[in-house]
Amino acid sequence: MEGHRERKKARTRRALLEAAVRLFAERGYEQTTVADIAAAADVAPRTFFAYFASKEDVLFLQAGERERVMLEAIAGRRPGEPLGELLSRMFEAMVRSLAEDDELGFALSPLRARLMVAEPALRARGLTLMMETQPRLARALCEVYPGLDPVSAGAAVGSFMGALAAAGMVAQEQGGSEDDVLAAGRRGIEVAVNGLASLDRP
Amino acid sequence: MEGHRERKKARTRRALLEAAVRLFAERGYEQTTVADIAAAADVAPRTFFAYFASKEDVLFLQAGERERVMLEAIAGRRPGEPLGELLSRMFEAMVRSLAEDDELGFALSPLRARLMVAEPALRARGLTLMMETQPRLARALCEVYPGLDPVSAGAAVGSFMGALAAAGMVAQEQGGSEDDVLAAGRRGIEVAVNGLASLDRP
DNA sequence: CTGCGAATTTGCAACCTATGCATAAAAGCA
DNA sequence: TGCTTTTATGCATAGGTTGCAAATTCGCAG
Repeated sequence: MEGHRERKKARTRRALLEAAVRLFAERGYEQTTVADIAAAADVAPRTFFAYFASKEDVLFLQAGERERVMLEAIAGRRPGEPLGELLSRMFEAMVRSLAEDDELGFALSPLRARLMVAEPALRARGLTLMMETQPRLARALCEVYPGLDPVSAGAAVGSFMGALAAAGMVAQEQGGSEDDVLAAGRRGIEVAVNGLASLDRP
Repeated sequence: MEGHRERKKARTRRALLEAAVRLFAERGYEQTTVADIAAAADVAPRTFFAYFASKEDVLFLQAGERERVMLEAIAGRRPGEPLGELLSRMFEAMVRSLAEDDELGFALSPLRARLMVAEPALRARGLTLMMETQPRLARALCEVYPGLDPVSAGAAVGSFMGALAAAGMVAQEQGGSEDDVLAAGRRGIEVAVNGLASLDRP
């Protein structure tokens, strides 16, 4: 928070962010154009792209941070810690960080979750980000679990993320609260860790 | 294959398809515009959209058919068949159908696989299609496995698909052959069925 | 306070995908 | 040949995105 310049820049960024989030929440994602956002933030449309790489990016700001947290969790594997426990710890760390670094007073995560079930474009973006993180997580896993081959590591991460995302989506679609979605995510992890075979004998 | 009309329509469609696939393979997906494809097929750009809903759709023609095959496999659950076995059967049925109904002499699947690791837009499309299929597969699972709750069913499908996709991607990125990718997919299924916990004790 | 250099903002043009609408071209049929 | 139904095309438009250059603003030194 240095000079006037930085402050003004931060203010512009925040104005764009708030305008976008508000408009997305009010009219939906597709119904909001970049021009609308810029107008609401009182800047030229072109300026929007000086702050955000794309319209979608506004909703996925913390993606990098989340990946960092996950990689950190993996790197911090405790001696002899089973894979399932490590990944569960990773998930909880991610949830915690998600609650913290919400750049806005109003949380971005619930809105994103809501919009992701409604707007295909956003679902696609979220899935893409997830998919792009997976190889890096898998590589990190290979490092702390010597003897784990790359394909199995990839499968592990994919299974974990897939179960997590799918279970969360079901809960979200059933109109569950934020806590319901979280609980569903944990259940998804359980299924992935214990294996689908475990579902045959409840 | 009736009159002149149907034949000509089929020829136009095929011309567009072949042009698109050829150009995608030659220059890449992003570098090929719809106008290019239309020009190569010797029709007006506008005509492309009379045959395909979008540029991406050219590469995902069999998506509907694949889902049908998977739903069929689930519906054909044998008495007492464990979940893991059913899903493995489902996967094999899908692979078989994929090899059959390739609309072209040159297979679409390998190209799609190759492009999906290279072009984010296509990865997103593939993931979206997969994600949209999941709830229907989960619902089908619930029907043949009474006692399976929706969230667990969703988790099961997500875990399965996630592991499959991620493992396949790893193999694809490592420059594996089509068979390598297939083998990796099977390995992914194994991991999902037995659970991540099983990776701790090899 | 003045002016210079750097960062920021903006306008403009362009490209691409996609859609709606109206019209032209073609094919089937009487 | 003429009429009807498809099919193909052209035109206009919307919206996201980028490159480029001009204009504006800011920070700082003189």
